[in-house]
Amino acid sequence: MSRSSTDNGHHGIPEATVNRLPVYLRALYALADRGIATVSSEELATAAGVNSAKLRKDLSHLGSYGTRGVGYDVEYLVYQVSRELGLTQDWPVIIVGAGNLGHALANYGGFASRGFRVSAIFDSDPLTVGTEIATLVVRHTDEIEAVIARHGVSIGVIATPAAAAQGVCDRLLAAGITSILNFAPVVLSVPPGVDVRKVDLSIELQILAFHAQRRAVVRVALGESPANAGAPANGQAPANGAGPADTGPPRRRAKDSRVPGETPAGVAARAMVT
Amino acid sequence: MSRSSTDNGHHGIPEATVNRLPVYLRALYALADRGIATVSSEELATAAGVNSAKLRKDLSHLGSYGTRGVGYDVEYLVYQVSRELGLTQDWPVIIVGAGNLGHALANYGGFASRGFRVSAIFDSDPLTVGTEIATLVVRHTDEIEAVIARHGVSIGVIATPAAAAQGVCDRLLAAGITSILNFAPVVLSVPPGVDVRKVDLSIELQILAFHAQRRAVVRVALGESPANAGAPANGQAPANGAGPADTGPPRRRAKDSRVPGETPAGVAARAMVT
DNA sequence: CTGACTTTGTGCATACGTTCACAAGGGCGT
DNA sequence: ACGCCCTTGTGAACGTATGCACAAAGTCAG
Repeated sequence: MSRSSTDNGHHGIPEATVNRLPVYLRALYALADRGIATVSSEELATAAGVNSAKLRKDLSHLGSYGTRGVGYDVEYLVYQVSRELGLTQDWPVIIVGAGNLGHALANYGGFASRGFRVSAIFDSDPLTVGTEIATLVVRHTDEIEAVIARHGVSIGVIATPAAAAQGVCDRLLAAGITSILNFAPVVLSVPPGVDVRKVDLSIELQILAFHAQRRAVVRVALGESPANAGAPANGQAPANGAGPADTGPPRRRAKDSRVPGETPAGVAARAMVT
Repeated sequence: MSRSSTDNGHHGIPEATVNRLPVYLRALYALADRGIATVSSEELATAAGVNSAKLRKDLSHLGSYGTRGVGYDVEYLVYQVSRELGLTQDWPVIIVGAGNLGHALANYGGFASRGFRVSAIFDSDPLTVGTEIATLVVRHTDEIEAVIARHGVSIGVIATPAAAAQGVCDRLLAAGITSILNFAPVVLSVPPGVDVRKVDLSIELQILAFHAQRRAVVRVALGESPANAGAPANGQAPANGAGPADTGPPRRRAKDSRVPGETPAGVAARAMVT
């Protein structure tokens, strides 16, 4: 989702696999905590919420760990996955923005654990600077460069308002950071070779809304009761009747072209396709 | 990433496209705010951080909006994308867990805007229940079912500790919720037809760490100075010399099989492939 | 009205990801 | 030592996503 150039596509280990390794790792830790020493691909896959063939193929990219007829040694696999992810070393991280979100992030436990440590948290508001969050004193953003240099930080977390994000990003880059986790609702523009991942609440909600709406339309098309569970409902009933099937665009400039699935019938028909 | 069965793959509009629509929508709002009435696929693509061909193909799935030789009418496209995403209706949302994260979420502005409204926030801690967060009074989790039924909520946000998440999830499902946004670091198990999306800070960091490590290895392999920018650094220098290249697994059960890329030379070689 | 110019919408080729299904390989009982 | 049974690791088939490159379709000047 956030591949940025320079890092050409084939690292030897596919991007989709990398995205799942942390999930496997977490599942493995959970197994280890329960004292389980060996696990089959089937069990681990279930714990991680994926298909077992996929899990095996993913793990096969790391090497041939695992014993046929038996499964994988949990502890050994934890080590191998950790190593592949680069978690056998410490990654100092800084958080920029000490608002509600920055606060939550700094306090987040699973954060500090396994491999990551918050070196510092910054804010530009003089009233916030100096306050304490989870054993850390909030510093002024002017100190960002110094802290990055001193601690050798290479991962920065942006938890500022949208308007400040790009500016902060530029400063982080100038200070040598090449990995950014962005919580601000903006598309950061960065040079090639910089890795940006974004976490965006409202985008996730919108995607959920799309699927929820889709389900609702399907249900209506099938003639089920639109009453309770999962219906668009916003208090009582869908506002102006047909909900998402209404046409009325605010206005249109050009000679209006073909508009597929615009009528109620069209929507129902599309929905029927399943 | 979080496709759950029931919803077969082909909704008519590809999943990858759906995941990008919210980004386009945000870019469109930004353009509209700047008073721009018309935009070309090239400009919009740049603003959204994607390739223009991809953008055009994505939009073509919604219909033939856009005028050849001119571009897209911003306001009209906002409407169409919003409608497709189901944002022309209101989506009441509940947040479970009023800790640091729940707090941050409830206060998040971009949340309440465009289409979503936080109906209620819950917590199980008697000390937290009754406190006020952004005009909302924190309710006890016992009231979850009643609130869902009364407000017709179909989207739930889980911001509890990991241990509580599955339990909360089950209650939400029982109360009729079919869309869940999960911030807890666990894989929720849900029946088919339920849509779960997860937001996981530590997973994102681990993915960043992987790429950062990869870049570092490449740099070392190319004989560049491992000094400053982006190096694994954790204070001074990589701990035990070669950093990620060290072999030493804690132990191994079976007769150890082929272990590719395990030696420093192996790592360098793999890195050289680029 | 015509013709030059711009930008959309899409067919096609390619790359990537997923899933099936099975041979290869190892443990374990006898 | 042998053979059965279990689970891994992977070849091959399929499906999805991406990006190029261009024809179709519109605008606008003259």
